[in-house]
Order: sequence, then C-alpha cells, then structure tokens
Amino acid sequence: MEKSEITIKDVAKLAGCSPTTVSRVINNSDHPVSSKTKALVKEAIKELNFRPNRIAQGLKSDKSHIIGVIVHDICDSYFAQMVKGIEEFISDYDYIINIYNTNRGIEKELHSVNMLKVNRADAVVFAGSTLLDEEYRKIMGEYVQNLKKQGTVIVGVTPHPFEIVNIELGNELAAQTITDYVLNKGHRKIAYVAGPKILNTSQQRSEGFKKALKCRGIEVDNRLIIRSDFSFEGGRKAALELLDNIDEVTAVVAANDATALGLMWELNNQGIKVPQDVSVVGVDDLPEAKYSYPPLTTISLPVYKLGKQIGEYLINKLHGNKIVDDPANVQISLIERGSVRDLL
Amino acid sequence: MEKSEITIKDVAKLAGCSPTTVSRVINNSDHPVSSKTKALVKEAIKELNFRPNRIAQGLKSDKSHIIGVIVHDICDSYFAQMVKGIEEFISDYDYIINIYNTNRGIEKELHSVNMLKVNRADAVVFAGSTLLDEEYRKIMGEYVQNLKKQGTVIVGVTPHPFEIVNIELGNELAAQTITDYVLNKGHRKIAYVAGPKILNTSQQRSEGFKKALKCRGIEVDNRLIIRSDFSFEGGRKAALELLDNIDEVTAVVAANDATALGLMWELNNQGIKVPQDVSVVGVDDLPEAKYSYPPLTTISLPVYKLGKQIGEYLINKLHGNKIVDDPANVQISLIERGSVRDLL
DNA sequence: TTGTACGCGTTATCAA
DNA sequence: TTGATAACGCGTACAA
Repeated sequence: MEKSEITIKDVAKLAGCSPTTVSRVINNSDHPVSSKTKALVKEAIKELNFRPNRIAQGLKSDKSHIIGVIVHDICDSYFAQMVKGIEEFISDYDYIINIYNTNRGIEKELHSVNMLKVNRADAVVFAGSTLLDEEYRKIMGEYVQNLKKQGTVIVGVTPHPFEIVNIELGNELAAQTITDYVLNKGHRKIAYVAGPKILNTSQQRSEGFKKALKCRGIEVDNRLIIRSDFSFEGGRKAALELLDNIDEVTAVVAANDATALGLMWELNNQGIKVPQDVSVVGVDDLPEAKYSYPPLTTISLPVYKLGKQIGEYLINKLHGNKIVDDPANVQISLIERGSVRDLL
Repeated sequence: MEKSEITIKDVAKLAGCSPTTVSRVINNSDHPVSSKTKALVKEAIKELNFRPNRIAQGLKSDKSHIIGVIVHDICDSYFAQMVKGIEEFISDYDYIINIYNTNRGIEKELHSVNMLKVNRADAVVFAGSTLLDEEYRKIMGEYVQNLKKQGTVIVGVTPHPFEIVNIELGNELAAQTITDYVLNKGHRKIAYVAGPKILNTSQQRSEGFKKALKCRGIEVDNRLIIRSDFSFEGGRKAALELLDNIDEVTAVVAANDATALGLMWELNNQGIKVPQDVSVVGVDDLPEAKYSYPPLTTISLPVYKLGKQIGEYLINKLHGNKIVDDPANVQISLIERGSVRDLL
C-alpha cells in the first residue's frame, strides 16, 4: 500500500533513533539531545519531507490550532475586512481560520458554536453584533460557558451578553458623533434609518443618534425613523419610504454605510440631489464609501486593523503570555467627504 | 480536576455498556445493537450532552472534515460570494471551512497548501485563478500531487495546471461576449483595461477581448491596452492613464467589474460622462455593479451559485457517491444596463 | 543523552 | 447481541 503517510517513526528509523527523540527535536524540547543526533534527525526530516500530523498532535494536546470566526455575512466588507485582518495575523503562527456565515440566523449561530466545540477550536471570535433574542441568549450562554470550560479563548466584537472579552466598537459614540456633525452643519430636521431590530449594534447606534438630538434639546420625531436592515438594498427601500416626508427633511443619518449608499443611490434615482436637496451620512467607512456620488461623509471604524489586533490578542493568549492587554478599543474618526450640505 | 471532557467512556459507564457499543450507536453502525441498549445509550448521550471528539475521530479515520478554500482576497465580493456559497452548502453536512487569504502571493499560497496538508484537509478549493509563475507551478505541482495521494479532493476554479478538477468559468468567452456587445453597438475604437499579469484569468480575458476584435477584422491597438490589477483603485489609475488618448476612444472594456467601477468613477470625476462621452463595460456582475452611475453593463458570472455547486460536488465526492458529475460549468449571461451608448 | 511504555478518544477487528 | 483489544500519530513520564 502506498497510502501510508510519513510518520515520526519513519523519521526515527531513518535517523537511527527513537520516535521520542524525533519528537523532542521537532518541538525544540528542553530535554537534551546531542547535536549529532539532532542533525541526523533534521536530515531525515528534510529527506522524507516530514511534517507532523496536526490531528495527532491535537488529540494529544487537546488543541486544534483552529480559530473560529462567526460572521453575519462574509459578503459584507465590514466582516470581510475583519476576517482578513485576523487571518493575516494568525497564519504567521500556523493557526487556521474556520469561518461560519450565519446570515444573522439563530440556528446557524448555534450550529457554528457546536461545530467549534466538537472540533476543539482553540479560540472563537464573534465578529458580529449579538442577536437580541431571549431564547438565543439562554442557550448560547450555556454553549459559551461550555467552550470556556474547555479553555477556548473567546472574543466578541461589540458587547455580547456572555462572559467573554468584549471589544467596544464605540457604536453609540459613532452614531452620536456623526449626528452631531450634521447638527453642526445647521440641520435640524433629520431622519434616521436604523439597522435590523435583532442586532445589538442597531440599538446602540440608534441610541447614539437620539442622544445627539437630545443634547441639543431636539425632539425625536418617530415618523422620521425608518427600520432597515444594514444593506444597500435596504437603504434603497428606506429612501422610497422616506419619499413622503422628504420635503421636511434636510438630512438623513443612516445606521451604516451600506444603507447610506443605497439610500443615496435611490435618492439620486428619484431625482433628489445629495447633498443639495438632502444630506446623507453613514457609519463604518467602507472601502466603497469614498467612491459614491457624492463621496460619503461617515465615521471610520477600522475593522481591518481591529482584525489584526484581535489576531495578536489571540496569539498572545494562546501562547500563554501572561501580560496581555485586551485588544485596544478601536479609535473612531470622522471622515468628512461630500455628502453633507452646510446650512450655515 | 474539572477539566475532563465527556467521552465515549463516560457515556458507556452511564448506559451500562461498553464504549464499543456507544460508538456503534453514534455511527448508526450496521452491527446489531439491541433496541433496549440503544435507547439506554441515547438516553445517556442526551443526559451528558455528549458529542464525539472530532479530533479523535479524525486521527482514527484520517479525515478532518475540513474543507480548505484558498482565495486571493476575501474582501473582493467575487470571492466572498463563492466562499459563502460553499460554506452554506457544506455546513449542512457538518464540514467546516478553512480559508486562506493569499493576496496573490506565492509564499502564502504555498503556506496555505502546507497547512491544509498537515491538518489533513478532506478537500481543497482553489477559488482564484492560478499564478503564472514557473517556480510556483513546479513546487505547487508537487504539493498538489502530495495532497492527492492523501486522498484530498481538489477543485480549481478556472484552469489550473495541476491534475485536479478544473471548473471552466468561461473567462475568455465572457470577455469576448461583452466586447462583441460593444462592437454591436457600433463602437470601433475600444480600449481595454487588463488584469494583473500574474493571473491566468487576466490572460484568458485579454484573449477574449482580442478575439472579438479579430473576428471583425479590427486591429488591436496596443496603446489602448492598459495593465491594471482587478481593483477599484486600479480602475481609477487606468482612467488617468487613458486620459491622453480618451478622445479617440468611444468605449472601454474593463477586465472585471471592480476595475470598470473605478474607471467610471474617475472618468466621472474628470468630467467625462459615461456613456455619453465614452462607454464602459466590465465582467463579473458584482452586486455593486447595478448601483453605479450609470449602472454597469456586464457579464454575469454567478459565483455564489458556483460556490453551492462546488459544495455539492465536494460532499458527493467525500461521501463516496460514485456517480458524480463534475461541477457544472457556470452559465454566463449578458447583463445589459446603462453604461453603453448605442452609436448606430 | 537516549529509549520504553502509555495514553489522548475513537473505531475496526476479532472473539465470545 | 456484546465487549475486549489494538491501533491511528504523537508527546510525556519514567527508566536506563
């Protein structure tokens, strides 16, 4: 049979020593090995092109080198960028990325965590906002507890209601800041296009919007708050809904860039000029935001960089480095482009 | 110590039988098990919330349930969509996706394959075009052979010079078709913005463009062929390069949508109207292509669907279904929108 | 400095 | 119908 893969034994045989010695060489063990045999072993490894079987190592160590990343939608560049950042960092340390695309579905999210458990993932990243569902939280809470007991390192981006390292993305502050900017430009009748109800992020950003208004003593007009779904298509629909009240509105704050982009597109499609007729802003600073007509004024949430930071944090944790700061909270910043008209 | 995970032994103990029996129940073995003990075992499994350790199963079976997907850039929606399609299909069968982001780098691609080998991936998908580099091909060829010997199922999207299942994406045909469309609208002075030299896909699409011209007996003007990199930013730069000769050109064929979008943006930025002054087309039909100004006429390459098909193919192969067709070649189609002016 | 023996959790083989 | 045993490939006490 030619199906036999090369194992530590083959190396040992060729090097004329025991498998134990080979193992020691592979792992740079503290245990002394004479430089002579070490050379022999290395020779044999090269000769046979031997690479230790990770599965076997995993069974022994109860570590898989798998880092699970759960995203709502990998086609959303917000998540794609974060995944890219994580992957680029951790691959240098021979960890591997295992992604799950949940489409914000509760079932799929639970399934993902289950898979990560049975595959003994070393770490898990909840890249997206948590789902606001009681049943989900209860079950997921147990699963997460279970993972933690296994020693899995868990990180959540934006607050999750589990006892894990939560990275504050400044969602509320972001929405407040961009709304404030719009207010500073003299706008007072401002519509808001919210994200999906089930996401925590939506709620936080809505809060930020309302807070900004309240600080100025401006009443929140619920007729001007539209529920959407964080997508380009959703933004388009929101624009259509907004059409009835568009005359009394001078600006629209969208809960994220994808929505803002869709909104602008449809507004333009309807013959309404941005920013001449109505101003539009978003949150996220997606790569495509600077290429819209007009370029979108927004808040930068550097998720690619955050991905790298998460990767670094995980590696430190997994390597047992004791002095490890939690991943630094991301610095948001206002990106002023051309989608807001100055009313002053 | 409370670190002990629940194993098959714990279940056996609780059910009052041997681990062997438990294993038989888990795997629905042909080997007979009395319905009484079967019930007992199932009871115990539920009671203890037991799930077999995949790593241990993997060591035994030399299968990991890992499907590796190597992409050039996960932030490119072309790849994101494909990954999504694959993931959605295979996750129903409890396989897991392991992605690698190579940025078209040779080193990283080799590293990826290495990782997939040592982790005993059951299948590997080369989601992107192959790299046109002799050294790379030689080394990668060996690696791929090696994987195949292990029994890894390997699929390549667009032809790869390895003995694997290659899915023809109709790149040449796509470029030829869209160019033909432009010709049919009466355009004769047509510029072409090519993809990166190192990608096979680039070459194929370039061929398609040239073929379309040749079929009409039109000379290819090398001054009007611009090298770019398949990105939005690259498209912008290409527009700038094109500025010198823009007067003699009535249409531009971009090798992909991202490029076309960047091109249109910069053209518009420079005060050149699309399609009034110059027409622009792309290839891919990215989600964002229908939202540009004007909406982009392009060729649809349904990569999300292709991802699903690949997933299905892999599952069939991995489950040992004998009668398995290779993944159907994707049906391309012309998407006529508003970026081409009719000169006739 | 080297090697032997065992175990990680599971399953295939064989015996009962 | 059930179970004891060995083995997957590796790493680690322990012994030499």
